[in-house]
Amino acid sequence: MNGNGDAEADEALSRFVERFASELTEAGMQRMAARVFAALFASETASMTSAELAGQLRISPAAVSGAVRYLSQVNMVGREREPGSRRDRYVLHNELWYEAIAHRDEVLVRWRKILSDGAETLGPDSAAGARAAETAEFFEFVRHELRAMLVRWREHKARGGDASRGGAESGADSGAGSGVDSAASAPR
Amino acid sequence: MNGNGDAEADEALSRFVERFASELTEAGMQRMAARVFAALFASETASMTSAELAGQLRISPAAVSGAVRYLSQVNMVGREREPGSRRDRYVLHNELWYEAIAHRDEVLVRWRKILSDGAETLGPDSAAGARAAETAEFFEFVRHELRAMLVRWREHKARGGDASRGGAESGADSGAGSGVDSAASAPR
DNA sequence: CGCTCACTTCACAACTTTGTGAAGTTAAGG
DNA sequence: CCTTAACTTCACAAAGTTGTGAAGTGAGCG
Repeated sequence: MNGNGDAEADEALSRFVERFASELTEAGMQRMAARVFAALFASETASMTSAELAGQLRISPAAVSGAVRYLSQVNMVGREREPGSRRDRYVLHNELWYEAIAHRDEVLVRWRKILSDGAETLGPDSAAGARAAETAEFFEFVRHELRAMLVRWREHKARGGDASRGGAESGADSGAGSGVDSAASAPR
Repeated sequence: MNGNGDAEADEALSRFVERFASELTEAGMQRMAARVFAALFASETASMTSAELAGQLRISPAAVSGAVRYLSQVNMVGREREPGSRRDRYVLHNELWYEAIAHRDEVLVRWRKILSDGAETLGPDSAAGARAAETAEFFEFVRHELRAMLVRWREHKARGGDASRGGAESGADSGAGSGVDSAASAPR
């Protein structure tokens, strides 16, 4: 049924990886970091070695190194030494979305601070000052909402992600078995 | 109390503008767009003319034009003709945060699509496929949560922003007066 | 003990982005 | 209807970003 079936599959996988990476890039992520992330994401064990990444993405080891450094800094991947070898494996962080939201949290705190200071500078009885104060409040509101949202997502999942039929708007046609977390930390 | 009080005030305002803009830039927004946005935000009427922007930010009219074009595209500012003059005024959009979230909504829809397709490509019984499907579901979840959040913000505001004690998790300690909307669409 | 492989760092070149001056376009006002 | 003021577009120069090859570093294996 497939002599070049593998090749076709690789081709399709690559298209998905590049498409996903392209979106992430557009959203502000560095290009190489996005590509590495997408490749890891699409890999069976959510983990790859430097050589595998370089090979699949057709980039130099240096580029892999740079991308991984960034992804480590923002806590999206971890590094594991492959036992009995001198190779590292880069592994998608278990609590991926948790980390992402946590990072957003820090940003919101910074923004809130700046806006509060700005409100003070502009004065409480100027429209501009009021606007700044209000926006600061909005960011604080969002911050708490995001935290609450993560809790609800956990519940949603725990309550059975597969019973999700009739989900949000028109029924998600996914059918995921394992969670992002568990899948990401899946057997290697 | 102030002979050069105006100069000091301008200085302080400028610091706030540049600081805010810098954060927005770091978050992925074009630099000029961020600076123009911040300047509008910190202005008393949430609106300025091209000349005012160019003067305050020390940039060319061309740069203002480019920034405004971008901000219009993403629906953050509107353009109004100043009656009895041939000048335009650029005005912060009334429902600023609503627009921002709406934009995010579109992004989430795109991501969900890509991930659903990816899940199909990878196959439902591979860990990678399951991961993609699960993530697609997560994005859909977030999308609805964001919408719900906006509704709650409206309630929160309507209920009196100052009675906000006992917010989400540990109570927000803000205390703004007028709403972002109302302030942004304030009298000119 | 030293060799070798894997990763990292560095300097540089290619590419992209960004802001400007100048020419072009449109519309108000004489 | 022509002038002029305001905004926009265009080509280009400056600045910044990104990925590579090559040299450097250090840990495991013989």
